[in-house]
Amino acid sequence: MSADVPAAGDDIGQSARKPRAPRADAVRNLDALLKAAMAVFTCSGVEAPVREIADKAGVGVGTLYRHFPQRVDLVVAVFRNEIDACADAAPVLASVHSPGEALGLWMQRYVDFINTKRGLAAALHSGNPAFDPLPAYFCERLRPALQSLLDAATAAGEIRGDIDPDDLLEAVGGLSRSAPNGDLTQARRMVSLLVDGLRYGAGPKA
Amino acid sequence: MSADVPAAGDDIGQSARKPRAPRADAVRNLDALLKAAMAVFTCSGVEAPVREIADKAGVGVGTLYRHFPQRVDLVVAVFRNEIDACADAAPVLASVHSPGEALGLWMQRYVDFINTKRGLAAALHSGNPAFDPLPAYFCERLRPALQSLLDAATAAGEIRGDIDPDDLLEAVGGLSRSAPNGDLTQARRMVSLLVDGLRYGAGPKA
DNA sequence: CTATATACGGAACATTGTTCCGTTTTTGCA
DNA sequence: TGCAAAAACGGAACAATGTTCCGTATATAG
Repeated sequence: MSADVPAAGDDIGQSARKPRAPRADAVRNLDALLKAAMAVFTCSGVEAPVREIADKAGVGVGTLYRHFPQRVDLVVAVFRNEIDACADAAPVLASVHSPGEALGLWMQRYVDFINTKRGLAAALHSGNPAFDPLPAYFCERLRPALQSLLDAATAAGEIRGDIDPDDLLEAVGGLSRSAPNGDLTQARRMVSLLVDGLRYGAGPKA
Repeated sequence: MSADVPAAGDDIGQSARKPRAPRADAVRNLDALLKAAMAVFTCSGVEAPVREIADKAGVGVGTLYRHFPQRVDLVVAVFRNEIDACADAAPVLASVHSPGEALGLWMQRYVDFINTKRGLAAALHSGNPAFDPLPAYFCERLRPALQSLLDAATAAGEIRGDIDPDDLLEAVGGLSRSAPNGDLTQARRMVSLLVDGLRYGAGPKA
């Protein structure tokens, strides 16, 4: 309790109470693990053995467990990562497309996301409390992303303004899950239809 | 291919090509295993180790695997067993209660069933194809059971006649799942309400 | 009562998740 | 640059499972 930090006020700069910066190899390996896990989960499902992931990342299992004390931690990290990627796609699309196009494109991106996560969704309902915060994070990130696209499209008069982002996310989720096998094309068509529907009755500031 | 059965036409009686009746101890153990598995699954969840079940049944794991070549086979067997029990309750209730009462009582019985199977339902969506036939069996057994109760109540003029049994099963499932923890009382009240709703507009042969 | 098919039991094996610790690498400092 | 300490690494070893195997025990037919 007394020999916590050598002296007061000798921060590295980023944040308080950090005696040292993270090591370079640790950062490298963490990244490799996340990439490998993403690939393996996509290919072999979330039930894939940890050793397979460690091998693919080129590290030992000890290293994997140093970064992710439990197997589920890795699953959660990957899922958060992909939620982030999907959410971050929104501003990028908005910057290079018209508001209406950006909305449509992002919705298709979201279809991909949902479809890839078929297996993960099952894991979520496995009763493991480690997964509990994920749905909240899902909403927290994706809702604002979609909201901003909706706002922009509404402001541009391209869609109606009474759309609830949660409704849309839910609806697309339902549509994508309906596609029985990996046949995304149907889901894509339905979502296209849905987006077209948003344009019905469009006008400046309903 | 040629030395399949000693002679032709020497059936035991039950079915063809059965050179012998099942042994008594095998029947006993099968029963004990099902009972033990039901208890253990209810108490410790469907993830419970097979050894625990074998111990509780008083048999070795070898015996367990003789009757259920895979772990999932045991889970499926237990589930089918409980579906049967729930379906079979319908005619029993119908024989000792008025049609309307029997319907209400059976619905409550169904709430119990759904609630007990909370963990099993999660297992169903685990992607294991061994579970695939279960939902079909679920409908195949429960729909006619409920249909017969509905028919009787309709014929007696106690409820309206335009009720789809699948809708009801689905609705009760949803209501029961809504109950967050093991608090059945809320689900029970909602289902009671639902059954009362069936009585609205009741009359002889809508 | 005996022979035989059948079933039993549990040790042994395979596949995981997880821990442990000796070794290696990076980093801060002189 | 060279060095010592801290941090991270690797993978063998452990634990908890599902599954297989086979010698032994038992029920049944005749």
